Amino acid sequence: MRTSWADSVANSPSETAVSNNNSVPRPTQSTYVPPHLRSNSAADTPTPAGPPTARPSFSGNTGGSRWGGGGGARPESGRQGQGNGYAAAGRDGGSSGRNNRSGGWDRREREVNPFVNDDKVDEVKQGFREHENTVINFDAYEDIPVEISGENVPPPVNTFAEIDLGEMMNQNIRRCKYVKPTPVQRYAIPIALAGRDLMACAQTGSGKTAAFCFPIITGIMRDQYIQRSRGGRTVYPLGLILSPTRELSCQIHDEAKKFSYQTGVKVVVAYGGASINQQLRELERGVDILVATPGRLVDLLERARVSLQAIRYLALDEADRMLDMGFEPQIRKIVEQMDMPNRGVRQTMLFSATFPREIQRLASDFLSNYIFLAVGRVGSSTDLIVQRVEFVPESDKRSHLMDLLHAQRENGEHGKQALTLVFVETKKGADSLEHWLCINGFPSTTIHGDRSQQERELALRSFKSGKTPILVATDVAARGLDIPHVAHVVNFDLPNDIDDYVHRIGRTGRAGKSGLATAFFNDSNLSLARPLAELMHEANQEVPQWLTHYASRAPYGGNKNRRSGGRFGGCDFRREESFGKNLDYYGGGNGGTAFGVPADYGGGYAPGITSAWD
DNA sequence: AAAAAAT
Repeated sequence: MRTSWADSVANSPSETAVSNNNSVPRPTQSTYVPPHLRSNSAADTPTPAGPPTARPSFSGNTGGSRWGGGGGARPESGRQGQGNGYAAAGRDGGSSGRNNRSGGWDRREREVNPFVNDDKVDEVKQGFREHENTVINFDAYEDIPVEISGENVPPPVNTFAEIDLGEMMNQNIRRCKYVKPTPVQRYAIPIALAGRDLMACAQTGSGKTAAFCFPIITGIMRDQYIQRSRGGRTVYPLGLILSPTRELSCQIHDEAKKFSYQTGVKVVVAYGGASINQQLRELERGVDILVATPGRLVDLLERARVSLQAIRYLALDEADRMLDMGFEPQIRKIVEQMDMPNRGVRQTMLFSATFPREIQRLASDFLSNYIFLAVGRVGSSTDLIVQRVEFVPESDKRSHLMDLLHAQRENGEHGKQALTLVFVETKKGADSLEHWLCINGFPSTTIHGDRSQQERELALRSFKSGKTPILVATDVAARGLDIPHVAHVVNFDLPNDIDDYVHRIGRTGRAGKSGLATAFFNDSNLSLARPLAELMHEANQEVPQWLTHYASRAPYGGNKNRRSGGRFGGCDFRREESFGKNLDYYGGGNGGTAFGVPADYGGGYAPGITSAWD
């Protein structure tokens, strides 16, 4: 094995030594000011509200307003329409409109420094032995395979400096301690900044959130200011980010707050299970980017408290989940049947680690002349996660888990065990396993959809902090959640779909650390035998002989379509279809697609510096 | 069949 930045990161004692000079709270302006006017002293003199250069159609059903040129290319002329009275647009009736940074501080609007808690996080980190689950991971990015298809693909960048994200964004990138863009960021950010639609497959934990947030925030800052409607209490966000779970929406919101700190771009989150009134109040204070789960958003749309007329940027995280059977109708309603601008008018970006072909076909309804990007990551389902499969009959699962946990506890220092995430199939199963673990001396908690949102968030905090180092979860926790220090993922019950397995094990092995994934396999998982054996084989994992045996006898199954699990989360179905039927799910043949373009990633992280993982 | 997502 070679060595890489991941080692220097994990082994560095200086991680907390990075200076954090943003502890001074800075007040922000009292009334809502369009982003491009903020941090711009020239905006001091409000000019009378001029006619907006473009307006949404208030008939509400054309949905095709062309904002500032439309098509896809975003206008660069960001300074027009300065001070045209946005602040008077209906909110904060009490305070007079002050469209600039120098006037009108108001405590209520003070922007909380989103970085202050990072110090605490670092303290927690010290509690975990950083090196414990780190194995050598050499030059992890030297040979990242990349597939790109589409017309006129913008070239990738090697540094954040090459892309002009603006000084405020650059500061935030430094505050996040990112030095270099991750592979998916290197490719996706230029594509997004060029205004192109994008379907991006990138491994779990590869920095997808920043990949779509940076261009949206930058775009909103530089876009021509367009006056939004004053229709009652309705708000008109410019960017919309949808995700399949409440916790993931929260996480994206937290990240986006950091990226947008002091840029003037306001990010608000809305999701179910929490007070809608509080969310409404947040929205009324102004929103540029709305992060939401589908159910709550539909509610807000039906109450006419949110309108999508002004949306220019739409991002779907975990896009394949968002378009599967459970979610598709809601997503279609939001994207196609409300007042969102049409594809081609807005810019649409879909991100996921997995992209089944069927879902790609559905997704193409939402996209216009899009670029398909698949960036493999050394890690996740490949090198960084050690995958084990054990044959465990249903009745032995609990005692088998207990054996694993005891062994793990003995290996730990000071009785402190690394975090273990246990996936089960059902909500009831989660509760009962958690209870059983607790009474057997393993402090555990559980997260699933039958728990209140308060309980869910408490469980997550308690797990992250190490207070209950075991979390029993349903698939609600399978996707996207970034929980540092998860050393072990146990598939107590295996999922029926190999893509779900990929997402679940992706909860470990994050940010360059290694991880262990153990699966309990038995006769009820036969349909998964074949895709699982193949996935493990492709990831250079040891495949037990009995599994190979099952795989050779089992029919195809465990996946909505056989190629989705492919090497790097999938190929562009547009290319695949041009090859005709291509059924070599196995054998790593790649169906003749253009994998293997070296990403030419320089590595070279300084000790104590992390990259822009998501 | 289950999970998630609005009240």
